[in-house]
Amino acid sequence: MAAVGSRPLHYSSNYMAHYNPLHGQGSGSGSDSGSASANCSVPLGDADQSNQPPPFDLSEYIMMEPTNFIPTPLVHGTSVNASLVQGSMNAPRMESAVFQAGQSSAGTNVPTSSGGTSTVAGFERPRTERIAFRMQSEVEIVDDGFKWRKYGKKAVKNSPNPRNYYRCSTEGCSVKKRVERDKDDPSYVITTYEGVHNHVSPSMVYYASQDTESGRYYVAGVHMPPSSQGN
DNA sequence: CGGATTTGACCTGCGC
DNA sequence: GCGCAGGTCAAATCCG
Repeated sequence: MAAVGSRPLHYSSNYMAHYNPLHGQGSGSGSDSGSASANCSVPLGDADQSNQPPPFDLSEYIMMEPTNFIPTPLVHGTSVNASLVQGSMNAPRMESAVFQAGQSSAGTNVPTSSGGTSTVAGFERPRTERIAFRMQSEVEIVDDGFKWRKYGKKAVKNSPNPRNYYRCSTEGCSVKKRVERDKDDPSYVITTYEGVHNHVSPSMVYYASQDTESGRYYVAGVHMPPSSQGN
């Protein structure tokens, strides 16, 4: 498949990952998201890259601090898009890569709305921001604050583990994610997010701030709904 | 009963 | 041109 391929991947320039180190428990979607600590911002570029490269099949990747966060995939306007990992938030290790679909991912397959892929010569395909990260987790399904619907499962070549396909179940949101276990170390789960949520997480409210230099928005804070607070 | 999941079939692109 | 592989669809099934 294309997303986690062998060719060089394109990182979004000035990509700012601002994390909310929310912790969680359990694995079911829509479950309690736990407590929140706001204003935890960790630029990806500052992540420790001195660690040894993982068997993660991304030619480029970013080593992230072994704490409870995952990158904010992207933000459109004030609609902040942050993802939380739940169920494995105590993952001792997590790594990620940010790239954009249609830019030299292996296979160069850019999924279309009708299935399959499209390659249009002379036409710059719409860039779909993708974030792949790998984390150590016993469970494959982590609650990132969004609600996902599984729409496919596929055995992939060179891997004994099937790949699961999920789509954001929010109406009008076309974000997808793929989840598979690392073929080399099944204790790791590789998750690839593709696309941008056009809504905030249904489980919490984010506060957006804009980076003055890059112009990008990032998560400046998180407010948990009363029903989700206190844990 | 409604929504989510499962799973086989189908479609498309790529490499040989 | 053909086969392979990845990705998606959709009917069947499961579950709360």
